[in-house]
Amino acid sequence: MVTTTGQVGRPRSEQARDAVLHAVDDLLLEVGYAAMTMKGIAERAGVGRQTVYRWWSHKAEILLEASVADAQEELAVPPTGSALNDLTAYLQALVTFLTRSPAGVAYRALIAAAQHDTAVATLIATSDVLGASSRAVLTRMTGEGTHVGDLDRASALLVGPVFYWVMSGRDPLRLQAADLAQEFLRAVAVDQG
Amino acid sequence: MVTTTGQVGRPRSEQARDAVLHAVDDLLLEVGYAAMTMKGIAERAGVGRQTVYRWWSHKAEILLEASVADAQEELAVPPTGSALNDLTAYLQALVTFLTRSPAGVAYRALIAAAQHDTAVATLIATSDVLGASSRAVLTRMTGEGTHVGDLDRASALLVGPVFYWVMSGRDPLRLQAADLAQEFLRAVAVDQG
Amino acid sequence: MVTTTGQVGRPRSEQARDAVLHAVDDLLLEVGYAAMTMKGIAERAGVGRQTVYRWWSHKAEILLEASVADAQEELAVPPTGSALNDLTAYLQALVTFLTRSPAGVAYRALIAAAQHDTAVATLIATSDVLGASSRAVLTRMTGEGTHVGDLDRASALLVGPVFYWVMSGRDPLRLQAADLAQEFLRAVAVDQG
Amino acid sequence: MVTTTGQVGRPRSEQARDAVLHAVDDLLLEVGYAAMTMKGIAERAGVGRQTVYRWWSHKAEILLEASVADAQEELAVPPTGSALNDLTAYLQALVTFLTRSPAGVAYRALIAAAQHDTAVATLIATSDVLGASSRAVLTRMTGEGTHVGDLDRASALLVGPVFYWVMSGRDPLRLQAADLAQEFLRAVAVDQG
DNA sequence: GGCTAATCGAGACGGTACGTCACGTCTTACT
DNA sequence: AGTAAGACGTGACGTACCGTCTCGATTAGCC
Repeated sequence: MVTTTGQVGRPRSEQARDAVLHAVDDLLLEVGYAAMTMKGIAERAGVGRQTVYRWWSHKAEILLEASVADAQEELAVPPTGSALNDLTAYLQALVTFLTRSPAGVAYRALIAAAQHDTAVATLIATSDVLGASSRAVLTRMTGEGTHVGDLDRASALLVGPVFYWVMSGRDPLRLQAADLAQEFLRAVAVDQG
Repeated sequence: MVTTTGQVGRPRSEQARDAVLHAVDDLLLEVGYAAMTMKGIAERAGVGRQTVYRWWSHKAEILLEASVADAQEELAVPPTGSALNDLTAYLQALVTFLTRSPAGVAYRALIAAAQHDTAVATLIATSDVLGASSRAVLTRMTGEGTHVGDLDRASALLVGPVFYWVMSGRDPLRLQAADLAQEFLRAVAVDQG
Repeated sequence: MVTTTGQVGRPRSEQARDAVLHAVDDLLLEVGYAAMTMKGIAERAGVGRQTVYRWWSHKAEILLEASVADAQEELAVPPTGSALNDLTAYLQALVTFLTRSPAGVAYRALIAAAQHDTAVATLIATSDVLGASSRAVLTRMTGEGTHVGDLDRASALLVGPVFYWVMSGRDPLRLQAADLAQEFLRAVAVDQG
Repeated sequence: MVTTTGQVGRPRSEQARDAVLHAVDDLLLEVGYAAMTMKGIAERAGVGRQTVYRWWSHKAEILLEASVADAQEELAVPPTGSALNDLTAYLQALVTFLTRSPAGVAYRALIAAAQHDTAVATLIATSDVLGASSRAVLTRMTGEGTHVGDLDRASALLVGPVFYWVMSGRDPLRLQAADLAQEFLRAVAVDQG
């Protein structure tokens, strides 16, 4: 019997893929999202332009592939046993992610691009790192007895203030994670028995 | 006596200015922010390219000048006498502004551009429509006896959830302005005597 | 054994090259040298602007490439066996070339451009059609027994009067090739034994 | 009684006229003819642009007005009593004029512009400095007994070689004025009794 | 070991926007 | 009416990147 893999011709080069993802990571920090071009990515990666276009259609797509894993890791906070402490830790991680992390810079760039590009909007909806990470914390709280009502709305209530604060360019130092966590708990407190 | 007006040379054409601002308004809705070019604006306005560059350095700058007035008007809510009603009305206006209004589309485009353009970030900091309008509501509440603590943090707490919800492409229909207003009041309740 | 062709990337399009050269030929006659622009050439040729700049740096360079072959052909006169007849034929061809031929119009434009553009001056020095063609006639004369001394000075003596006459806008009809040829022979007669 | 000159309104400013002519002189040497612009001339002269356009239509026209006087002076050679010496002196002056003099640079620029601008061609025909100066020398020779036949053709025979030599960018040092003068006399010798 | 086929790099292709410059005209206030 | 100043609409400049295309070279599975 013949083992047919259906794969004919030269296989995709993993080396080229990695080179492109690393090039995007580097370029985002060096020149920023707007100045990052498909041409520049290909040249930086030492890769043909066609090769980039063959596997990704937008620079947003490459950026997403290059940063989601990092983002998820950075936004995962270990359980402390206390809802307030969990929330505070999460909000602190969120602030750090959005303002300091390369993956956070990528995330903000993608959110920005999504405002005038439906394709990007669809793309980031499929890997909603802020929503997923916040829901993870809230779900754990629920499991431990602290209920928050509708998960999506609670997620927005938790993430929104920080998100807005950072996106509108305010100084992140004035954000007080512990206070925000407490206010959040007060806001959703009535939703539970 | 010498009457020196200080006005030398041909004065700026108000007609050209208006034409550019209207062209930007139109183009934003027709082709979107990304596809809107300085060249396109000039041609649409029937104006020389240099004339555009003479008075504005970015398309963001034009867009801001073309939309702030509208934005401010749309986000001003009349006092109802009740804090809860005021907040609810404001949040409803905010949702409508961000999701339906042309000025809101412009605002989202500007926030997006600000993520990778320091010049735009500086620009929108000088005419912070969401911050100003929300602070107006909160200040009025304070005058009527409902205190909210630090105005900027309260503003972020109020605006943030809606802002995040809309910017990350979620369905605005699921947002419930009245519930959000109540949760907000509960969150900040302790800050006051 | 490795067969390295040294050819990397897509090869230059001969079609584009021809289109540009023809466009320049056409435009020179239609709008003249001064009104001929790089943009116009590209559009007329149905070619990208970058493609023109990739292979030529000035319109003069294109014009030269487009006209030298024609110029050389038009200024080559068949031997008649008589020095006087050869010179007369050459001078007649020269007048026709400078006043009637498209290649002559190109040549005059290039000489003009060379007056305020060192790059063009260097360029036309490398393909000096008037000098080369006149020296060809004079060399042939020398081979047939009529010596003219220094070839370059004799060339200037032969070509100069016609060149000056035409370039300063005088009526070419008053130029009498046969008389000029005779005067030339008289002028250089002593230089030989 | 009122002295009516027919002149109404502010008279033309001689100061502005001089400033423009000097600016053109300076700019020609500093940046060359091609890079010399009407805008640049006006700014250098400290004069309004409209003022320049009011009195001259081309930069060639200004250049002509600014340099003809100098050109005529530089090409006028004093009589020596000998035809050969007169011709030699004239040819030497001509070489110096065309290769070293600012007025000569202006003249070459104008001849160049005339090749693709009929207006300039007409203009320089009205003040033909090379023709006039050479005819002056030849006329004086005729008066002293050395006939040269048709004045215009003799002028071209005399001026042409030098003109061609310089315009085609050859090294002027190899031109030998005395030899050229002798060859010229030999060429035209038969035209006279 | 040759064949087929998809990928790789390189780089030219036709487009189009960039931001700047000069054009020649105009509209001010001043002389 | 002439002047300096300077904004106006127009359009070319040379550059950059777009996404596509055509090369030769490479690398796999299949016969």
